[in-house]
Amino acid sequence: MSSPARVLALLGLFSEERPVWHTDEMNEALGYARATGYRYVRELVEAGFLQKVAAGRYALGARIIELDYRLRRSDPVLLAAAPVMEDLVRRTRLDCVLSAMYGTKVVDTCRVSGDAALQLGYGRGRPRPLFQGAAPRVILSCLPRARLLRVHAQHAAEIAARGLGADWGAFRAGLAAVRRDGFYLSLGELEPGVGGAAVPLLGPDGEVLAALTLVSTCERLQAVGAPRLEALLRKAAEQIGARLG
Amino acid sequence: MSSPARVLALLGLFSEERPVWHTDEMNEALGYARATGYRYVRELVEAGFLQKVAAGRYALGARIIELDYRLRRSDPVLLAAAPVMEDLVRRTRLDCVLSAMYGTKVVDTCRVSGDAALQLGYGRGRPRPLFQGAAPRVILSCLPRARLLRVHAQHAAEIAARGLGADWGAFRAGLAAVRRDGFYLSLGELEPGVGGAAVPLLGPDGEVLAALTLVSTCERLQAVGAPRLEALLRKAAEQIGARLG
DNA sequence: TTGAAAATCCCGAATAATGCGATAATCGTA
DNA sequence: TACGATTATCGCATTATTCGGGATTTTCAA
Repeated sequence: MSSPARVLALLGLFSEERPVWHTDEMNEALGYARATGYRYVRELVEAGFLQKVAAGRYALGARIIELDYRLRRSDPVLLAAAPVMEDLVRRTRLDCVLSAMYGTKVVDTCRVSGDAALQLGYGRGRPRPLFQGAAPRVILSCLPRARLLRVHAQHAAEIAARGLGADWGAFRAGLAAVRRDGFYLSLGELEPGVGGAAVPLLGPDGEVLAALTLVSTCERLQAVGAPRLEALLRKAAEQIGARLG
Repeated sequence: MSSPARVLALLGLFSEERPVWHTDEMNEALGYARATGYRYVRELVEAGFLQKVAAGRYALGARIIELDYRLRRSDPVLLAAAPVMEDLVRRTRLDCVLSAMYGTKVVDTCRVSGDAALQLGYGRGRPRPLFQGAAPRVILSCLPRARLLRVHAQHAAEIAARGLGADWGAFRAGLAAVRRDGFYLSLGELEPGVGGAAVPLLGPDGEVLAALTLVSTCERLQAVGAPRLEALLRKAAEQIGARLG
């Protein structure tokens, strides 16, 4: 393992449950010698990725907040989608989520909710399983075969376990159907009693940019009905597309 | 410059204006050899800090969004303040900002606004000058002398230029007054026509945790009046303190 | 101010990064 | 689908840097 990777590995220690680490704890957790660990931590502090919060204790630093700000400000899809999502939430009283694929992960990029307290728990950046829920499904359905093949090769076991297809053929066929529909409604797939309805956002060349999802209890989604959900989402996707062009 | 620092320096290239970089452009910008630059980029991609967006083109990656999520979820001040800020905005129709000091920087940690479109431009992570505006002022005013001395030593020129005091004595005296008041109203200090009223949020030992600010046009702030702004903010700060304990 | 803890320094040994050219993989395109 | 150009990796000798143990200095909290 190279030195930069060892330095970056330190950041992986900081979690929601354990946001503050002592230098010695880090060294022990990763098996670094004392002087080495101190050097690494200093590099990260100098770069702003860590900050000292007490004697010998460190937490994630402001650089991360800044970089996320840049990411938000330079994401054209997010900029185009935000007002449309606002409008959609105002009219439906459902939560609306924008999700994008980063590398090999699907991440919520923006969540607009009636309830701000919810934003803290479910907002931007919440980790998402790749093979559960409506958003990842519609995104996967729009991926080029080559890319999808790589995904399948890498996650065959999980795909089968999640019921997305026992082999490549079944996986591909299932997603092809979703792609044809351009819409997917999931009920209770991620949490019991909670569902999502999603459509893909497509770029000028037909490549998938993100997924737009309406989220609520299964009950409320069923009350609205799949046809209306689809119509609402399609209309919004169209508006976002127009704002992007 | 050490190798990890050289790797991390790559992240500094990505800005709002230039969110996508070509490998060769990065190498040229930082003076790295070709193979070296490729190695660095690969390390960052493997760690999720960069993602490939097209052949040879890279942008900031999902890891940053995830880390910011962890930061948000593990920030007790933010968690305690969010609902109180919501309430404050609903009742005043002003924007409310939470700002914290990270290392040697003041960063907006949360912004609640009536207008969601505004959130994108002024939200969490927006860079803040350390010596302008109400929030940094009240935070500085509560810093321990030792810390403040270091800040002054490091930024004496900028402090003088911003009119916070020509020397250490003046700087200290000015902030002492703010500290006594526990409140600061700034009008047009950052942008013409825009102002902010701020109070500090203090921890159990009297240490400053953050600043809570109400932001709007000078006009609207003056219409509300300093005494009422102060009362509103004090009450909110008290509520947040209670939720923290 | 004092004592304990944290962070840096020192320096030889040894590992690991660098860079060049060549090769292999990949992507966009016809 | 196959081609051509670009992107990315590889192999390897050189060289610079990191590593680690302990001593030292600085910082922090009482």
